[in-house]
Amino acid sequence: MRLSKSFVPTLKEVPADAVIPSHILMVRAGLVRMLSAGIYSFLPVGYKMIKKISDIIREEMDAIGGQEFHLPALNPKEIWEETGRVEAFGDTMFHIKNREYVLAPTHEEIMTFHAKGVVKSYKDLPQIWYQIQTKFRNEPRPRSGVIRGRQFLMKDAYSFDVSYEALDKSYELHDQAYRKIFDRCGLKYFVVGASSGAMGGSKSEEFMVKSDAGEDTVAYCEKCGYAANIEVAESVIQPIVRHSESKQIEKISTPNIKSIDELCEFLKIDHRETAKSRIYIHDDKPVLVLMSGNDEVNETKLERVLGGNVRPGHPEELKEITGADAGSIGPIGFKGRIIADNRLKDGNNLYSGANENDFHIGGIDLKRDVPTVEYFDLRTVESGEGCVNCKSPIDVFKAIELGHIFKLGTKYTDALGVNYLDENGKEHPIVMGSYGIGVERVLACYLEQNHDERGIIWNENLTPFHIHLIGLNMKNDEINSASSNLYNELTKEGYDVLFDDRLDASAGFKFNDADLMGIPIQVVVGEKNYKNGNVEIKIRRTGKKEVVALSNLKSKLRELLNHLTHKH
RNA sequence: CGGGGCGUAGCGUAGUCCGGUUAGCGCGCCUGCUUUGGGAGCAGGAGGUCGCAGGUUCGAAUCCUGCCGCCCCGACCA
Repeated sequence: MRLSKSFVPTLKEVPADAVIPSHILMVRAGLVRMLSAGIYSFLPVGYKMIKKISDIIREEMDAIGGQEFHLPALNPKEIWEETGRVEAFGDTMFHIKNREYVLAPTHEEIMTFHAKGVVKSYKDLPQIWYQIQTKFRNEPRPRSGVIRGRQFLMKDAYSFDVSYEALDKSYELHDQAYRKIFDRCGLKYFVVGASSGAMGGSKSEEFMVKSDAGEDTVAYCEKCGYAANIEVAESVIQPIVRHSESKQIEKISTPNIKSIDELCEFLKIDHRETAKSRIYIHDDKPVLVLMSGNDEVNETKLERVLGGNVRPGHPEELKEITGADAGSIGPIGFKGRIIADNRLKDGNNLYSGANENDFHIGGIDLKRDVPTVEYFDLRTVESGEGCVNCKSPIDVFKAIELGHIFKLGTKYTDALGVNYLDENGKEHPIVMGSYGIGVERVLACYLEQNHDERGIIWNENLTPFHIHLIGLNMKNDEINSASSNLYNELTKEGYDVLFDDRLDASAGFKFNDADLMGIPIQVVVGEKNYKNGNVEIKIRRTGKKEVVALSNLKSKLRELLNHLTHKH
């Protein structure tokens, strides 16, 4: 491709709207342009990337027996009403104004619809159906470039099986296929076991990439691979010690002391000697939650423990409930249910609020003074704590969800009445699995992991071109014809070459654009080297430059690009 | 939806607090000449409903009101 005739609008400066590296690079390297919040146009080079990633996904899906569909984005609302998902999606689903259609946010219903009455016999099963298409979701807040958009490309696959045992096999196939896909894309990822929530499935796994731009927080153990969403993650921590002798309760004046840190500073005590109180409202009744020091309440765990509706108490209602404002609340004298984190179990000589502003109470013995207290795992794990599997320090960080596989069961086949007949002529609902990959997220995650201060660094599998050929001074006839000839020859060899043949662009301009675009190998034809029969090769990832005789160029390129031109 | 920030030429921005020439600068773009190994130089030029709509004022990019758009944090995210 000749750059002089191509639409690759690179930018020297960082666009004002972009914040995270992948977003900045996509815009700067001319891959995408925003049309509206969460809605992006892919420009020719960017679209080429999408096709590369899609092809990798396609190959691995086909390898496990997947069959590709092309499905409508415009769906009759009726079919979504049958599964109750118009209501479930709520405002997240786009509705068409002048006809009873919706824009598909995913495709379980449509795939299931097509299975109905056609896949009728156990002999027809299993099936794996997939598609790589645009989905629409009315996200309240699109963000981070293409990572959360209102319109996005998703590969979604659905498996149809005779039983849960058979589903296990389809699930396993996808698990393996996903690992191959992400490996081939060169991503550093990890797998988190997750609950599949309202999808009604049993087992599910998320494929995640560590990133500050992520929307999930996970705990991960580098050593043994333990990974869990922060909402459910557990860790090994030191419980507080129970002293052999319990002190007496004493009320202490603590003017203007609100936080645990201030309290520790004021009384010259350790965090672990304090019990922090949080008030939650559970089904209209206040519950006091005690945590050790600055440990954070994990509200997901709390909800699981309590059941029903749980919300934090509003600051205004605290005084009425406890007699004090936040910062001075404690278990002594609290009328209502008191629960505490396991870490505090049977603690004594503890300091907590006095339920009177500007006072705390010391010498609290939970066994003696708070006999009704119940203990649960209520805390949010933190970096550095012990892995529950191997005791190594775990890491807590944000991550982007790239893909999700889960065992769906019969939710949709039940709702839509999609059954098959077994060997005995008996009817059963087909058992489904559902498997998604965010295609743009693969691209974004790759960029998050593979860039430097100069720009993108493509790997061999994803790069939009094999070689970036740069003719330095195209107004020099000799360079012009030499680089043009080289372009034709390399193209004939089967290489996909991006040829910077721009007449006016200066050398530095071309070098910087090349580094920004990140094609793995740059071949530079300039006067200095060419008059000695040489060109220069630069490896983008390492920055290493080498002068090569023109006569050796092809063999050198073969050597460098051997593994990526296996198709030729 | 709550909180914060921003909106001035294709891109990045100054000016806004404290109203007052023809709205400035850098990059990019067009023409010509020179230049070509790390975002060239000189000369000339084009390009603006200052997000939109009202209002205050002799006068509004600037002050007031409403709306729209974009970004960030939070809520939400089968």
